[in-house]
Amino acid sequence: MKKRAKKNVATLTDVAREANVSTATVSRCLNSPEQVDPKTHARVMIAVENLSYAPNFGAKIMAERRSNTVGAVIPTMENSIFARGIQAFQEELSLHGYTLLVASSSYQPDIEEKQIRNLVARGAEALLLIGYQRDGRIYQFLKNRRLPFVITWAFDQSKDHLAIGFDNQSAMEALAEKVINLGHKDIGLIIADTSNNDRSYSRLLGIKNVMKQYAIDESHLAVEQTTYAIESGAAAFETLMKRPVKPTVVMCGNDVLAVGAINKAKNMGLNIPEDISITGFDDIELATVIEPNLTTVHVPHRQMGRRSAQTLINMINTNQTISDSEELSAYICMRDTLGKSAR
Amino acid sequence: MKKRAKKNVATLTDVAREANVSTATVSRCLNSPEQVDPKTHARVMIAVENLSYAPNFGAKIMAERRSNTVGAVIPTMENSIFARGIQAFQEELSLHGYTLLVASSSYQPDIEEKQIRNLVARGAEALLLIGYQRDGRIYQFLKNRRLPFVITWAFDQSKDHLAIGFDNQSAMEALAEKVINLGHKDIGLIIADTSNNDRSYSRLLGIKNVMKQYAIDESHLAVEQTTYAIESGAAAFETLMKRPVKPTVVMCGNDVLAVGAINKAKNMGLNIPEDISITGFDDIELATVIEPNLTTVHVPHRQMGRRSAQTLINMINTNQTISDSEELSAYICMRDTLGKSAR
DNA sequence: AACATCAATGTAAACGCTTACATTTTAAAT
DNA sequence: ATTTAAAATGTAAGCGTTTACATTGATGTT
Repeated sequence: MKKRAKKNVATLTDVAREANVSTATVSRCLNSPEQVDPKTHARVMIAVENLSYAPNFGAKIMAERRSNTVGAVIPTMENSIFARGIQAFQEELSLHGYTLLVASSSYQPDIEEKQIRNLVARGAEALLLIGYQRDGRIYQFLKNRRLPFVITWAFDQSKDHLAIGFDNQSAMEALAEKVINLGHKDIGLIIADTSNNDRSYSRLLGIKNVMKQYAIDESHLAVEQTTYAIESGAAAFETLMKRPVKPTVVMCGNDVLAVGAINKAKNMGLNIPEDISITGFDDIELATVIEPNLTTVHVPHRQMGRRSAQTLINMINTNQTISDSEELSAYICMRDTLGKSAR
Repeated sequence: MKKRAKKNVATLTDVAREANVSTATVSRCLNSPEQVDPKTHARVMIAVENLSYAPNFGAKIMAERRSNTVGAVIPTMENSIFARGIQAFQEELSLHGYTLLVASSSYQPDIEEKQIRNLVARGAEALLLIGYQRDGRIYQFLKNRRLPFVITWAFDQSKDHLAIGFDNQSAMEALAEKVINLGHKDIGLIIADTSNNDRSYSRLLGIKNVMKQYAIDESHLAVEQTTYAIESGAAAFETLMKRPVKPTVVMCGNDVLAVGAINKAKNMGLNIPEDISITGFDDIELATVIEPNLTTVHVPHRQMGRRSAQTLINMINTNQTISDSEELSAYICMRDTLGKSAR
């Protein structure tokens, strides 16, 4: 099976022979047609068509020393959390002649590392990454290769990597403040594992911070860590409601979890927000489909995607590996799932 | 800018020099470590680490004459219609050591063609495509290159391309029959442009077919063609309800459109399904999030993905370009949006 | 008619890897 | 100590492009 199989696929050389020109001419026909005589061009294109020729990207990248490709590693493609942002990212890229290669890490650091290396190996000239948290080895790797990259979906003054995103902590603080001002003291929180997800961690921190500020003891915060799926949100909600002191509000680390929580709440016969308030984070499509409409934090999806693309392209063109970070703003979407505390 | 920039990135040769071995040995360390002395291996790996070396995939693919890569072109990544299927596809692929490259066509035939050629150029050894409908030129191209591919999300006995999917027409027929048996005669249909989307077209055909069977004149069917977005569904629903003879049921070409229709219906103060019935297609996450839960056609997402992957891998291994098609079954999910005709 | 200019094309090296084949080193058997 | 087999490593060709540079041929200028 592994012997040199001599795949019978047409190469540039075959096309050249068929059209009776040199490989250089064929290459020019494909890449800079204005340099070649229209008659020759026509002849070559016919040969291309006849032989079902398709250029070999590997060879092309190697010869050109550039791939016009940018990579992105996102935690998941299953739900639409990152969909809009990535969409914007890729629209902006293709506006500038770049192709996007997307890979997903399933929220696992080791897979993320593998995917990053994979994209680099495939010739990505720049990278879009989600959040700050990853092994120093990876940053070192990127730095050594002088590979431009931007971190998004997060923004932290104190970190010194280039980031174009929003401050998860202060966004969550704003929401928590609103929550507490509505009289809530016993807060449930459903959130992703905070140990290898800095966005989650920051959001958790935001809540704790505001509670301290308002002198509410940490014991009033009940945290459920779980995976990002509707059913997980539902299960976690149920667990929270079994506590001796039931929370009057359940804040969720993202909208997917919140939808699960809402489903379960309705299922349990609870009225939202009269009996229990629920909040989300991200403001994805689901937020306005679920009934009642989810109060959540709107995140600048498209803007992050667009600005990241522009910045990366600029870095590629100027052969720079640094650029200015940008803080974009998230804001609260008051809808129908957050109300006064029932107690 | 375009001159030979001499990117200062470490190559195999650099690693070889640093570790004081030949390039062949380095290559073996990376690809078949069991062939090399552990001490040498260790030394080489240190050099790799020190130089932040990453193999150049282009060169690798070219030298190996294979990429271990499979491609997929799907109409959209924005909503989650294809997410679960692709997820399953990629899980199965990576189980066998293959990497998935995904591209999206935005439902545009010319972009799809470009993406197909792009994936082939990038070394895809096989392709997953959605639906039958595409220019004969593309099929010819794939055939000439002896490139294994499978069509999914559709299944049509009469077509002779390898397909692993379900029969859109008969699935819709089953649903239409149910609808008509509930007394509905005036049917509204919101569906994607049927001119370059054979799944839509088949679904439309299914409805027409059943109507004929039940001797309901075509004039009782009001069709709105639109794009796949929640808001489009809402707008189309509104248009349908402005007709002189209002439909008693609005069938939708997919769940996304149905969600839009439901939103608008509620918005107009209509009760579902008492005042108006609504149906979807696909059974994606949204279907059970929306209130009331959407009656829809369940499509074998994961199964299509998994079986397609297995089949393609088998074709690659046996160097075949043909294989047996497989019809998987779709079934109706009766939930809460379909009821008796109001008239 | 001779020459300069320019457009069109060709020649061949380089890109970074894998691997068939050749060579050297090591270990085992006598 | 010698021979033999096996393991480890090295050498170099080849994968399919692009492009600097060289060549050719046409056109215009004197």
